[in-house]
Order: sequence, then C-alpha cells, then structure tokens
Amino acid sequence: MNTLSYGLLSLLTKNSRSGYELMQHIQPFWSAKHSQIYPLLAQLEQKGHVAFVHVPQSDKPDKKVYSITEQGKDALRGWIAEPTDEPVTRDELALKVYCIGLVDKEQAKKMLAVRELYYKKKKERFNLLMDKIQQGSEKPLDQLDIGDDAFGMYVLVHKATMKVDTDLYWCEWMKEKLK
Amino acid sequence: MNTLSYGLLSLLTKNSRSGYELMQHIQPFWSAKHSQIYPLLAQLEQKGHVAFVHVPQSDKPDKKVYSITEQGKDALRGWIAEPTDEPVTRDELALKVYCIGLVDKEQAKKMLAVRELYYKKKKERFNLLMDKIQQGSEKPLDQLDIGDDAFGMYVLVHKATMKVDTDLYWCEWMKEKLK
DNA sequence: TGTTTATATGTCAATAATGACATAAAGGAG
DNA sequence: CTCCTTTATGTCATTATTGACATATAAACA
Repeated sequence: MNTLSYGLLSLLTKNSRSGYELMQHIQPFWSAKHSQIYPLLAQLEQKGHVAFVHVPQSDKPDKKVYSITEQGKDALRGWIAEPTDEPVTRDELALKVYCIGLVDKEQAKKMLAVRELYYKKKKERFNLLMDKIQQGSEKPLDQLDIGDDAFGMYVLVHKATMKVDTDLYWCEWMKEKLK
Repeated sequence: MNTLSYGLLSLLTKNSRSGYELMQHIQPFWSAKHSQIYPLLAQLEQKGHVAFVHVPQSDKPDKKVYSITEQGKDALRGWIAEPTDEPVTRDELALKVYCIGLVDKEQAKKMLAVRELYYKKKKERFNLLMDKIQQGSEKPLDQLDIGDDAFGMYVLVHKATMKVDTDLYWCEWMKEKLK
C-alpha cells in the first residue's frame, strides 16, 4: 500500500467521507487528483480497510461515503510504527529563482508577485480552517492535547500557518532585494 | 520538456557539471535520482540544449561534463516567462501526525524526535552551503543583487534556512505539547 | 589481498501521479 | 431553455519518479 492510501485512512479516522470530500481535505497535506484517489479507495475497500454506503442526496448527486474499519485502523497503527519517509518538495519557482539573472528585474518582480498572491490566499485558507477547528472544539485550541480528536489537525494547521508566514516574509524580503 | 530538464539547465547556467554533480546539487530544490537525470541529459544533448566533454580523472572514474548552449539558454528564458506551477509538498509525517491519537505519547515523541534530527542536519547543510557561497563571492552576501552570479543561490538558501528554522521551532512547540 | 565506500554512468521494470476523456445530477444565471 | 459551475464517480493513456540491476574506477581500510 502506498502512502496516499494510508493518508486516506488517516482522514477517515476522524470523519466518514466520500471520495470527493477526501480529495478536497487531503490537499493541504498531500496533493492528489481524484483520478488517483478513486482507484485507491476501491482497493482499500477490497482489502477490507474501508467500507462504504450509498448516500442519496436531493440537492447534489448521490455519493459513496467511506468509513474506516477496525482492520483499517490496525493497518494504520502498523504504518505509523514504521520509519517515516523524508518530506519531498518540488517548487518550480525555486529553479527559476536560481537563474533569475537571465531575465530583467521587472519580469522577476512579476513572477514573485504571482507567488506572493498564492501564499496570501493559502494563508487565508489556513485562517478559515483554524476558525473551523475552533468552532468544532469545546476547549480553546491551545489547550488541546494528544487525546483530543482535533489535536492532529490543529498542530498541522499551526505548522502550515507558520510556514506560509515564513514564505510571505521571504517575499517581502525579496521585494526589498529587487527594489 | 519537463520541469526537471529546465532545472538541470538552470544549474548549468552557473557551472558546467557532470550528471553526478547535477544530481547532488539539485537536491535542495528538486528531489531526483540519478536514474531520472541521466536520460534527461541525453535528451537535452540530442536537442542541442547542452553539450558535453569527456573529462578523464586520475583519482576518480572519468566523467562527462555538461555545459549549457546558447540554444539551451534561450529555452530557459522561454520557460521562465511561462506561468509557474504551484509548489508540491508531500510529507508522510503530516499524515501520521493527523491521526497521532491512534498511538501513545511515547511513540509520538519518538517519531517527532527523528524528524527533528532530520531538520537539524538539514539546517547544518544549509549553513555550510551559505559559507561556501560567501567564500565564492567578493561582496558580502546581503549586498548581492540580481546581477550577481550568486544571487539566486543566496536567496534560495536564505529561504530554505528560514523554513527549516520554522520547522525546528514547530518541533520545539510540539515537544511542549507532548510533555 | 579482500571489503567497503564514494564516484561515475547507464538501463529497465514497476509504481506514482497527472491530464484527458466520459458521464450525470442539480443549481443558478441569462 | 440553454449554458455554466459545482458536485460526484469513474477510466485510461501518458508522464514522472523510483528502485533494482548492472558495471567500473579508485581510495581507504582491515
């Protein structure tokens, strides 16, 4: 089983979700298209790690809502115990910045402005996410501990927020450099 | 041509390098194995974007040293002008942390300690890199501008250092949370 | 003298991931 | 009533990436 399969199981420990919802919610942690997720869900179902029910909807098309099974949770615990792969980042902008001297300052500024906007939107999404986590929690977020359901999500969104702030700080610093 | 091909061309704008060296030096910005790089170099050579010479070595096996051609530089400029893909990060640890409540606090701490060590080693490598950039530059690094050869590398290593500091800060914060 | 490690280049099968194509239901805009 | 968007699920060809296999040189180490 690949990492994304375990990632889907991870999400399902908190909520039962459709493939479409899983695709949306896994994005901050692992980028994947629906064309990768649907076949994996079918595999997981065949192995007995998840089960699904058809859920009719009146306002939207019907969906298949998946839940994790006890067997799935066991698989998950086994995976967590294994050594963790190192993170992989691939950023086309970094490669472009490396040889930024090939183009003029104006083009460079424009390129970085586009990326800055991307980071700002990302930050906005994390802020909304954090609000949503707070709304679903009885405790104030900074009092959550490992036993609380929202703990994992909270600490990850906190990390993501810190990192995007760092990215934005770098963009500001770059604007000074390119002045 | 894929992004990695342009990445290889980007590196070659600064130095002529062998495939092996390219593999080592592109790691901080784009993770790739030699089995992906060698075929791409052969492609780039066929297209006339790079040229190579055989360089005999007495202390080590002989190597093929690639240089970017004018045609390759034109291709690069065209690529930089195109819209830039959004960055992709895939971090298995994030998926594990999401459902960290499945395992006990001790196992969670151990997992994060391994990652913290990884970040510390990474930071050390960036510090050494920054020293090396300074040694190769006449100006103090904070006075470099877009026209200087080392500018791109400098601003990228600066970014990477800031980000790994953020990661380490998060690790410290997590240790408090798991106390 | 044999073993391991780093350097160096390559191929190829398998896996991971994307992009294009396909279908369909429901809501909203015009 | 038609077009567009969002939700929803799926397949399939292509591309990207990895991991295994293969070979060779030279240094370091035992």
